[in-house]
Amino acid sequence: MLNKHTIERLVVYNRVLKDLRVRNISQITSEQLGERLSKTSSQIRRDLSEVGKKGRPGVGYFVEELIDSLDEVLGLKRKWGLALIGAGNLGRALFYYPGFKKEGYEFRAVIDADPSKIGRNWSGVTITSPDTLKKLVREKNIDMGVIAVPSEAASEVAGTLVGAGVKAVLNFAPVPLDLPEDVYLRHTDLAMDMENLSCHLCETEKK
Amino acid sequence: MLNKHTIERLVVYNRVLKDLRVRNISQITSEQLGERLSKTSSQIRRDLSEVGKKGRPGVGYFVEELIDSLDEVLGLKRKWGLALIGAGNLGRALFYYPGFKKEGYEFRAVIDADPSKIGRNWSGVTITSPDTLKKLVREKNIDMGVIAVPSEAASEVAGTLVGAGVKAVLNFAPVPLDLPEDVYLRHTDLAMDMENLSCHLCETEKK
DNA sequence: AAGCATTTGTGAATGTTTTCACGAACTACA
DNA sequence: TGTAGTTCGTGAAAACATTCACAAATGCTT
Ligand SMILES: NC(=O)c1ccc[n+]([C@@H]2O[C@H](COP(=O)([O-])OP(=O)(O)OC[C@H]3O[C@@H](n4cnc5c(N)ncnc54)[C@H](O)[C@@H]3O)[C@@H](O)[C@H]2O)c1
Ligand SMILES: NC(=O)c1ccc[n+]([C@@H]2O[C@H](COP(=O)([O-])OP(=O)(O)OC[C@H]3O[C@@H](n4cnc5c(N)ncnc54)[C@H](O)[C@@H]3O)[C@@H](O)[C@H]2O)c1
Repeated sequence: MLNKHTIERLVVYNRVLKDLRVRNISQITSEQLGERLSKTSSQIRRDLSEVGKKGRPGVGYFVEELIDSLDEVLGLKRKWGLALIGAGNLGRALFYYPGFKKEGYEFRAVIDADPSKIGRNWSGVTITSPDTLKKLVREKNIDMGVIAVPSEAASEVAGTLVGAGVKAVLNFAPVPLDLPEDVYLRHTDLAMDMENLSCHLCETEKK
Repeated sequence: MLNKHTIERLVVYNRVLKDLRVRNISQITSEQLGERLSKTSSQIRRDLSEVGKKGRPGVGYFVEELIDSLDEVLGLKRKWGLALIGAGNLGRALFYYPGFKKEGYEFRAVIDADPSKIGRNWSGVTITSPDTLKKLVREKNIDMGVIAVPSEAASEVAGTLVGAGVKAVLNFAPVPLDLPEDVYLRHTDLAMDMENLSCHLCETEKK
């Protein structure tokens, strides 16, 4: 069972490997990969030992094989249906980001409470009201919910998603959500990243 | 010296405390705070013991005092100058997000390479070309750089920021950056969050 | 003022993640 | 085939993070 930190590193390894593939490099050692990512080679070997594919002693890992295993483990071999809740600035950026579609993530529903937004069309997807969510989750095979509404609305929206049977939620609202434990929740808090930076700047200034 | 995990939790405690303040609740125990955030009370006590302010045995912590210490530690007592590099979809969402300004983060420069964007005005800030960055960093007192350009351009842009003397960088491009170690770098990778979700869904499906 | 009920702050214990270090597996070449 | 040179996979050690558990501090009641 992969833990959060391992998964995060695997995602990065996968990106680097895909870059190597484009450049026609077909093998790489843990040492070289570590060099490129400022990580120890043993960290990389241990992480990779958790995904199926094995490296070859004396040679390293085969780029193509490893990408294949990583795509499998990370769930990039199939398509996922996403519902976006909140068609605001952030929601629009997420929706129109081509990288998601490329990796198999499809926004199949866009929900907003603002009557002036309902009915608009975003590249073929019509924005609908929150009370259509439950039906859409069933009809459009929604696997994940992406919450991009203001904090005040986040809990309610999360509840609706869970009620509709969604088992994975990505939350951008800066408020902690309390969901049943069989729902996998990620919280991406952009303001937290800012505060992390300013906290460090403060600390280094003091010295 | 605060570590990354502690800082992330402090940010969340601070949010909850600010919510309590609005609701006129003036004290809270570690137990109650833990309850609300699904954390152990000892975790909270240990985290808070690292910021100056002390709690009072038998009573708990005073909301106002604690917010004050946390704002201090997290760098929310002063203003920070930000440069946004990349005025695309994500850049616009970040720029217009009122939460940042409220916490003291001011976008004072917006840079884009696209000639059709240069010269446009975003609430008083004129979008300028990359070669103005160095000058702007000096003139506008830029403390942090926010990278929201495509992956291909990210390394170069990061180099320019560092060259201009910026000591903190928030990177949204899905590519690892290799910066000098006195520059504090955070990498926010939205696709990584997606992959984390799909990875978990895959795993639970298998069982 | 004494006793009881809370709750903190923190050493010590426990749990988790990363790094070390080395035997085994593989390649290359004579 | 044998020997030298890589690099992997993984137990064991070290580093790091969380939780436990309890003495000490404080408030409240009588
Ligand atoms: N934009 C950023 O850079 C940024 C940064 C940090 C955090 N966030 C967080 O992300 C979330 C979205 O940010 P944004 O900038 O897109 O905000 P926004 O105001 O541009 O968009 C929010 C959208 O949600 C809709 N909405 C409100 N209540 C709703 C409900 N109950 N159901 C469905 N839709 C509803 C609104 O009509 C609006 O379209 C917020 O919680 C914000 O705090 C955003
Ligand atoms: N939008 C999302 O939801 C999302 C999700 C995950 C990752 N990202 C990443 O965030 C970054 C920005 O995404 P976006 O959706 O805003 O892309 P975008 O294409 O909308 O915007 C990118 C902007 O950067 C500008 N640019 C290009 N090269 C530049 C340079 N050298 N200097 C200055 N500006 C330059 C472009 O002109 C454009 O305006 C990308 O790296 C993307 O991979 C975005």
